[in-house]
Amino acid sequence: MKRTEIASVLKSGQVGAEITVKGWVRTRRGSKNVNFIALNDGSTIHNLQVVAEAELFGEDLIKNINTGTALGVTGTLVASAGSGQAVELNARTIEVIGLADPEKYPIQPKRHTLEFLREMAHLRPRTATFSAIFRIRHAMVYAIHSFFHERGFYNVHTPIITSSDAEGAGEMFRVTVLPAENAPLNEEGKVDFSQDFFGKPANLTVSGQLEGELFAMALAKIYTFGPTFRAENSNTSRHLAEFWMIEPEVAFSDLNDNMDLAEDFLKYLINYALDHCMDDLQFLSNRLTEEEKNKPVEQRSMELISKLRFVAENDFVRLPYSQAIEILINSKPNKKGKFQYPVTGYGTDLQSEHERYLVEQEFKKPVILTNYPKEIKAFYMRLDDNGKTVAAMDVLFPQIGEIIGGSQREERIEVLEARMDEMNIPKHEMEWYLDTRRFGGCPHAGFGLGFERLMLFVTGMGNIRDVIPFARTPKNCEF
RNA sequence: UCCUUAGUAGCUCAGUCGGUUAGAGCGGCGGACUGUUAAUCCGUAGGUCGUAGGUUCAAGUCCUACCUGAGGAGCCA
Repeated sequence: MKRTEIASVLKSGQVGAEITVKGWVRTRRGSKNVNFIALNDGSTIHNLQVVAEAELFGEDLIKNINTGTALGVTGTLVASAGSGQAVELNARTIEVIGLADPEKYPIQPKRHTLEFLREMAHLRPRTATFSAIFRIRHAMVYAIHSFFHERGFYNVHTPIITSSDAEGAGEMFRVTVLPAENAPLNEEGKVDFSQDFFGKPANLTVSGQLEGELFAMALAKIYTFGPTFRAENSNTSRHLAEFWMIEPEVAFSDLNDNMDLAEDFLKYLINYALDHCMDDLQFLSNRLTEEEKNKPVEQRSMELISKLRFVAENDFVRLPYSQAIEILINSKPNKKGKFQYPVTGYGTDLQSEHERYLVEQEFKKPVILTNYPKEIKAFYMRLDDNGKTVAAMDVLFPQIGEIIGGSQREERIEVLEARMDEMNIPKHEMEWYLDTRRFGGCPHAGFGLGFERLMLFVTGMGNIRDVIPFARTPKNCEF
């Protein structure tokens, strides 16, 4: 008989129907006469309770049904005789499809720490928490493409291997076929990359933005969504060496349009999760509440679903850097010397503690900081008329910090070249980029959204390593 | 990379001031139980105390280095 997914059994299963389900055992309990098996097939967070009367099944079969076992069950769907579930499956035949030795299978029907499960990244999707996270992850991927498609954007696959080392977005991973030992040397005694695969040094991309801009100058509205690699030695709960980034780029668009797009985008994604992932969100919310039960009330975070609704329903604060500095200078923690890095005046680079103060204390909602001093931002950001600031924007979220970084781009070639000279960006390697300004250049803007940071926010998880299937971080490249 | 902190049974942890044979709960295994919800009850096995040195009559406990995890910082998405 064809397998019915548990999600559809629980949603629209007819009592009295004969069905077959296949899935993995979460727990089994029982007495001499009857066994109860919680079966999950990944289609939903919820399990289907299978009832196995002892007289129908031999002890040898029952003994093989342990946590983790893959099982096929055929039987009759009935109204549950116990409380806790509306329906259950009265088993007529049970097929053990794959054994899971209970002495060796590491996932137990009890709470495990996230750190332990992280070491078991190959098995952790079988837990309720991680299956919920990865169902939501899928929904978010789908929603991202929907959002842009509905608005007439085109998806562009920008290259993963690049030879451009001028992007300045971080340390890069070198891509080479040269031997690690005794690599060929040139006359200067340095590695001779002319003998390498591409005839010059190549790296994994740290951003698709520059290539994205090229396509925005033709298709007008584009977005990239691809893997991104940074070889920074970052050991934090919000950094990965390999992560996924969404980078829209829009022609004939300025900083305000860019902020509107970013805000609409984030709210669309959050609403999509609320509309399509409620069961999983509810589970994660309960889990979080349970986990924070022992914390003092004032340290607990806002309930997950309320938090998502709150962000989706309220306007983000838009604040120029100069005004942020004013607020911070006059803030209580600054006056009382509570900041580790006191805010003294214009030009100070904002530290995490300052961003968190603005988002979590002052405004208590997402904040878009704009118009930073040019000294602390990238060369391609458009210089404001004051000559001091650039048309940059950072979207800051509670707990996560920077979730989006973007800007209106410098379209005036003289200004752009002057900025590149100031910042020692080698122009001769960037002629293709400068061509966009030479031929039919126009005002344009875009941003980068860290996909896993979005996932942190939507799922309420605290560590970015738990919202990507297999995390790559310094000293960790398992699986 | 820096600061803080942790590493004891499969998992989560306790282990006092350095002192005899290393402790619990959960999980596993054996048994009991007329429908359970992380079932319950009885019994039982399970340990290179992160690694390497050092101090000491004696080290899970003190010291040093290293490894790994976590929290924070920097870098950023």
